[in-house]
Amino acid sequence: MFQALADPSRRFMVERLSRGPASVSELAKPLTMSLPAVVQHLQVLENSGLIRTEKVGRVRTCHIEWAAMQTAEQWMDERRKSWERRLDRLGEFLAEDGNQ
Amino acid sequence: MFQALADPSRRFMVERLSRGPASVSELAKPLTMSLPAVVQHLQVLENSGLIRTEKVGRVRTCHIEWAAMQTAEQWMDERRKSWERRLDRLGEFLAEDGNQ
DNA sequence: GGTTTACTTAAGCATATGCTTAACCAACAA
DNA sequence: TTGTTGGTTAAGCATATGCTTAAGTAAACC
Repeated sequence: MFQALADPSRRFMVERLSRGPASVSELAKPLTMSLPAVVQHLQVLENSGLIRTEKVGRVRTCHIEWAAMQTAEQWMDERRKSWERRLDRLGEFLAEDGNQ
Repeated sequence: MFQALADPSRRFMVERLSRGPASVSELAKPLTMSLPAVVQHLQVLENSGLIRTEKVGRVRTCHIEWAAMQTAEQWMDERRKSWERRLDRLGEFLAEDGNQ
């Protein structure tokens, strides 16, 4: 998941998709790479669970899967919480008599 | 930055560091890899801005740099916001007369 | 039926990544 | 001063990643 977001082109696609669904070629248009390259990126994003795609006729439409995005946010949130707990304990310690 | 968080060992180190500072060998202990490998991971984390390290005597102490962590959180937050704006517009559209 | 359009599959390739081992150095400790 | 500890540097290597081109397939269009 972080792996999937590690690539700039893939983040660019996610940015585009966060403004609404898009087809493969729509996603490819602003990029300078070949279409197969775009599809490979989309596969990485799909395997990571960050997007979902659906083929109707001959066009494949992609949308963001927010559940996965939240997982990443959650991970960082937990790091922050455990950091804050630490600061709290430190504060309590410093507030105790004789620890100044 | 996402790149730096993409590796499980590096996330493990960040998890450890979110509970407080640690030396290189303290970080290495729970891992199965060699010490140079650990140092290489730390360099990636430091270059990404996610951690800061400081050498005193012969021990290097590492701590998390929260500003960088927030940058990643912010990015995801903005994606979510632009998604919510979209849903709002969609809601408004559906609420208009004749769009049902 | 023939052609364009929208992908898909497969193969190959250059560079990046995540390790390893083998030396090395510098701060303590005995 | 000799060893030990904590880390560093360098080189090499296997696999992963991010592309490419070339050749499909299959739905729409004329």
